[in-house]
Amino acid sequence: MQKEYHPQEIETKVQKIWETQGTFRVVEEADKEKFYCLAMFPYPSGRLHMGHVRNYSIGDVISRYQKMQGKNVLQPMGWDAFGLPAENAAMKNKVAPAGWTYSNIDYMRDQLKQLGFGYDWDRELATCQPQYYRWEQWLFTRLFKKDLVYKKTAAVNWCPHDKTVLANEQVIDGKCWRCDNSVERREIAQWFMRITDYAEELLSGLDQLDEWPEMVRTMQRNWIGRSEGVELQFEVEGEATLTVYTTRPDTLMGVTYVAVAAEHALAKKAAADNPELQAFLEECKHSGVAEADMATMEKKGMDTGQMARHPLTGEQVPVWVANFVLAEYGSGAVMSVPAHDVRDHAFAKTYGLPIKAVIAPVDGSEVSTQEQAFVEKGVLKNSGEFDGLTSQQAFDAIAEKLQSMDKGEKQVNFRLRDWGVSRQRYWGTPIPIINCEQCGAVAVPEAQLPVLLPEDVDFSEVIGSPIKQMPAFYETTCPTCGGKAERETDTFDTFFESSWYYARFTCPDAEQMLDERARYWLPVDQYIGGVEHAVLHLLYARFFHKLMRDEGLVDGDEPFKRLLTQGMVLKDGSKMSKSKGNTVDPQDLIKAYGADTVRLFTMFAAPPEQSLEWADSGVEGASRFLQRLWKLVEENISSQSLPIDGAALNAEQKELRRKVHETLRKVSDDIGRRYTFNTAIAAVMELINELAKCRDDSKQGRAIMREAIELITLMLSPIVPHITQQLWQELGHEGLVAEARWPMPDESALVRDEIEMIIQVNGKLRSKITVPANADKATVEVLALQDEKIIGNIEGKSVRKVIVVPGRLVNLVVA
RNA sequence: GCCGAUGUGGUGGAAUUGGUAGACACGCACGCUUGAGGGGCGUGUGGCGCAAGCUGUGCCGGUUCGACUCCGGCCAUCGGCACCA
Repeated sequence: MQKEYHPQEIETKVQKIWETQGTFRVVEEADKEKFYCLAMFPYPSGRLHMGHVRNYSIGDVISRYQKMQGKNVLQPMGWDAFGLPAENAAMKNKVAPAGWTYSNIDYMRDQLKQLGFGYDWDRELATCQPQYYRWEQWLFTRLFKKDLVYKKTAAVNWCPHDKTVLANEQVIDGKCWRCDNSVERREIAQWFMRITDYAEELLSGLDQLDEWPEMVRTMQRNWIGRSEGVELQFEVEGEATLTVYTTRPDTLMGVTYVAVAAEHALAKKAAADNPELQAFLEECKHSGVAEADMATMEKKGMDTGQMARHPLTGEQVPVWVANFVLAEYGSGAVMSVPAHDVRDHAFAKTYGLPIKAVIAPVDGSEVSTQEQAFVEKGVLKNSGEFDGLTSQQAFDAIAEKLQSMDKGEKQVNFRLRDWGVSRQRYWGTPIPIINCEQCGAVAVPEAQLPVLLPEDVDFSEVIGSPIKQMPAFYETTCPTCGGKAERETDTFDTFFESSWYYARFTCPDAEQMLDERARYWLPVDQYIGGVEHAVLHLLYARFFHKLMRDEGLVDGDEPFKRLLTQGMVLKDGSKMSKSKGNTVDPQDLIKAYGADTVRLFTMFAAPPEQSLEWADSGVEGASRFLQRLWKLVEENISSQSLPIDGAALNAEQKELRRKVHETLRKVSDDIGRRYTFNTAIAAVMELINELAKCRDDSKQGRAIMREAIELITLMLSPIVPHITQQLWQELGHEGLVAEARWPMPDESALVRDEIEMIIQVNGKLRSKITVPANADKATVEVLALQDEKIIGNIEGKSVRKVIVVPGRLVNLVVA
C-alpha cells in the first residue's frame, strides 16, 4: 500500500472500474426491492456550479447507501435542455442554441463523471431531443381532445422597442433588459392547461405526502389557496352584470364601492368616451405582469363614472378601476369594504370614499374603523335584518338570501390559476397545433408527430423566435379539411419538459410515452432538489402524474414518495452568482483536491436542508481528514482480521469497541433515516480521533483496530466512494465496496454496565455521578443526595421536590 | 405586499422526544518536530473573573422543576410569487 494518498490517481482508476463493470447499470428485477433515487436534472448552462455538486452528492450518498441495503437502485441523470439562456447565448455569440446546448451537455457530463456519481448513464436523456419531446406533444394532443387544454388571452411583458415578449426575469425595474425602454402589458392568445380541474385533488393529495417537508406542503396548500365564499352580482346600468367573489359575505352591507381591473371589459368601455380614464388605463399597462410588482406598487385608481346596484340594498355604489385588482384572479372585480379590509381601507382613505362599519367585536367593545380597518370576524351591525348575527351565521344567511334573489351563491374558489404553457420563444417544444381558418385549432395527428423544431437557425438577424419568420416551418395544411393552414409557432413552457422526465427515465427508449417499466420503478422513492422548486415545478409534476395516470400510463396518484429540499450554496452570505463575482468553480477544486474531498466538504459543512456557507479553509480540512484516514489504514494494514472475544477484553478495549459500534449505529441512522450527513461524518471523525490515540499492540487490540478500519471504510463509502474503494481493496477484499452490504452493529458490544448522570439543583448543573445502568429511581436519588458537591450546594436549604429522568439526570428543587 | 423558512462562540455548525449549550470542523494561541519554510503531532480556546462563581442560543414577554427547543409579540436575513430554471 502506498504511504501517501493520491486522490487523482485513485479516482481515475476507480471510475474506470465502475464504468467497465457497469456497476450502476440497472434493469427491472421483480424479486428485488427497488429504490428510485432522483436529483433534479440540471439545465446545461455550461459548467457545473456548487449547487449541482451539493444536490448530486446528496443523491449519490442516498443511492449508494440504499444499494448497500441490497436494493435495486435506479439513479439516472439527464438534461433540462430547453430554455432561455441558450437563446441569449445564441444572440451574443451567433451560434445556434442546439449546438451550444449539446456542447455544454458534453462538458458537464464529463464533470459529473469526474465527481464519481453512480448514475446509470444508459438512461441519459435531453429534453431537446425529438424522441423525448414528441411524447409530450402526443400527450398535449390527447389532452386537447379531452378539453383539458384551451386557448384564451392573457397578459405578457411586451417591449415596444424590440417588439418582443419578455420573461419576467428580463424586466428590470419595469424596463427591458436589452434596450432599457419601458415595458408594457399586452394581451395575447395563449394555451392553458386546466390544472384547476385538479385543484381539489392536488390539495387533498398533500395529506398523503407524509415524507415531504411540512414547509413544502404548506406552501403548496397556500399556493392552491382553496377558499369558501360567495359569488354575487352587482347590476350596472346598461352593462352585463358585474360578478365579484368574496370570502367575507358577512361584510356585504359595508360595501361602499366596487373595483375592477384595468383589463376588465367594463373599464375599457367606460374609457371609450373618457380620455382621462383612457390615460389611466394606459398608465396601468406600464407595469410588468409579475405579482410581486403588482402587490408592492402604489395603489392607484380612478372612478369610471359608472354606478353598480347593491344586490341587497339596491343602493348605488361607484365602480372604480384599481391597478391592484388582478384580472386573472376570480372575475377581475372585487367588492370593497373599507371598514373591514386593510387594502380597501387604504384605497378609500386615499380617494375619500366612505367607510361603513358593519362588524363589531364579539366581546361587545367599541372599535373605530375610521383610522384602521377591523378585519376580524365578529357580530353584524348596520346590516338591517342581519344585525346581531355572528360572521359565521351571516355568511350562511346572506348567501341564502342572495340565492333566493338569484343574485349569488356559495362557491369554492382557488387562488391557483390555470397553467399558461405558451411561450413566444424558439428554443422549446413546438406546440402541436395547426390553426385553420375553416376548422379552427386542430391537433396535429399522431402519425405526424413529432413536430420537429428546426435546429439550423440564424439568430444574427432576428430578435425573438426565428421560426416565427420561417414559412417552411409554419406553412402547412389542415389535417381536417386539407386546406391551407398555419402551425402554432409558440413553444411550451420549459416546466412542461421537467414535469414528466422522472417517468421517462424508467424507459428512455420506449416507442410510446411510457411502458411497463414505469410501473416497476415509479413512484420515485427519493427526490432531491432546491427549495426554490417547492411550489411551481413540484406542483406541475404532481399535476402531470395525475394526467398520465388518467391516460393509463402510470399507477398511483403521486410521483415523489419522499422529498428532500436542499438549501443553497452561499459565499459571503449571498448566493453564488457571476454578477456578484463570488463563484467557486468545482472544477478547480476537483483538480486540486480530488472529487472525494469536494464531496466530503459539501456533505460535512451543513445539513442538506440548510443553506451552506462556502469556506475554502473547510475544504482544506476535508482533505486533511482523508489523509488522516489513509494514514490510519496504512499504519494498521498488517493487522489481520481476527475473531474478537468480547468477554476477554479489558475495560479500555471494551470501551473502544463500544465506541466503534456506537458510531456505526449513529452513522446508519444519520444516513439512512435522518439524512444528516454532517453529523454522520462528525461521528466518524470522533472515532478516528480516538483510534489515532490508541496504542494497543495486543492481539485483541489489533483485532479491534482491524474491525474498526473495515467498518469505517464501509461507513464512509457512500460519501467518499473512491478512496474507500481503494482502501477496501488494500484490506484484501475482492468485490467492490459499492456492492458490499451495509454492516450491522454488534449489540453485545453496545452494552453498558454504568452510566453517567448529571445532577441539577434548581435546573442548574452542579455535579455528575456514575451509577449502575440498571439503577432504579430511588437508588439514583439516594446516590445524588450523597454526592459531596451536592451536599455543599443544598446545605441549609430544604429539598422540595426531586425529579429523576432515568438515564439522564436528577433535578433537586430546593428553597 | 402575500406565502414559507432561518437567526447559537471569531467562522461553518452540534444538541434526534422539553433534560449537561457549543459535539465535529475551521480559525487563532502556545508547545514539540525541522537548518528554515511547509507539513505533521500535542495542548488550550463562548464572555466576565486570580478563583469560587456569574453569565450566555436575534429582541421583549409567557408556560415549566427545567426552554436553543413550546406559546404570544417584534426585529433582521434568505427563498418563492405563476414567462429564470
